[in-house]
Amino acid sequence: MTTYAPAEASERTGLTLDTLRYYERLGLFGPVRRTTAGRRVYSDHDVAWVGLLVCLRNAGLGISDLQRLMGRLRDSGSSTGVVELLEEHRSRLHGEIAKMSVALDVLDGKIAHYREAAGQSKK
Amino acid sequence: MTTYAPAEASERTGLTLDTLRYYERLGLFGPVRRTTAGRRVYSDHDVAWVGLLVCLRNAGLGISDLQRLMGRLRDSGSSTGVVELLEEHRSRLHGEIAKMSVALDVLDGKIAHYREAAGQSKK
DNA sequence: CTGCGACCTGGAGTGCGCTCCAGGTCAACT
DNA sequence: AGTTGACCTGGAGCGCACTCCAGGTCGCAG
Repeated sequence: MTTYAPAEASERTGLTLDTLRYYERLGLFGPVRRTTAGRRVYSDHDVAWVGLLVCLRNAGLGISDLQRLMGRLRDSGSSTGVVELLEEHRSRLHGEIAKMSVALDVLDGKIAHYREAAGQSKK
Repeated sequence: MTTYAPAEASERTGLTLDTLRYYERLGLFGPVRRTTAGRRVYSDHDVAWVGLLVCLRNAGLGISDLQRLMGRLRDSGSSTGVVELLEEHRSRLHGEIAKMSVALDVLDGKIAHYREAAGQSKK
């Protein structure tokens, strides 16, 4: 099993060392193995997991959402609640996209409007 | 020209009184007319304008983006820069949506994964 | 043995976008 | 005249998600 020093884990996940530690502190992943000297040794499992975290954050989930999710996954093999949680966020995500699309349309309208206005000298 | 008391403007825009005042302070719209006693009287032009602001915020534009936009619109009839600004954000918005779609796909994958896992007792 | 750089910790600081508050004014109702 | 209640101001406070920092430890190269 491949392992990574902090710097490399940072590079692979795209998160800073600080953020990596921050996420670990919050229990979003880990606990991460340590050397006898106390230095972190990330497994590729850790790195993959963080990849998922990043993805979910991109999807607009907040830290507390992720914590809840981790809670579900940790205690019990109750993967059951997890599916609902994810699906809930899936639909939320759809809503977000819809909202953005509306904004996009309005934006298009405004662009057309101002482009037209630019043709004439004044309003 | 219809006018609105603060409470009604709040209702129509969906923003709180505080947020309305906040946006005004930042110069995102206005200046709003006042009664002799100093109370705000919003015009329907104000309200419509705030509607656009809300929409742009939904689209993910930050306060500073909006300020820059207002700057362009205020000084000069240079509606020119405005179009570019909006188009830039339009493409940014597309990017966001794309990113979210990716997250959505990953989410779907995970849901499938956990749903399957729920079928068996353990990993 | 001395540097040096990567890493450690706990905690303070940052930027954003509001949100709340105290203390005051004003208009209308009873 | 008194009592609401909507509104005013300037400024403090908040929640989120980091981000930075001081002060210290470790391991290796020279």
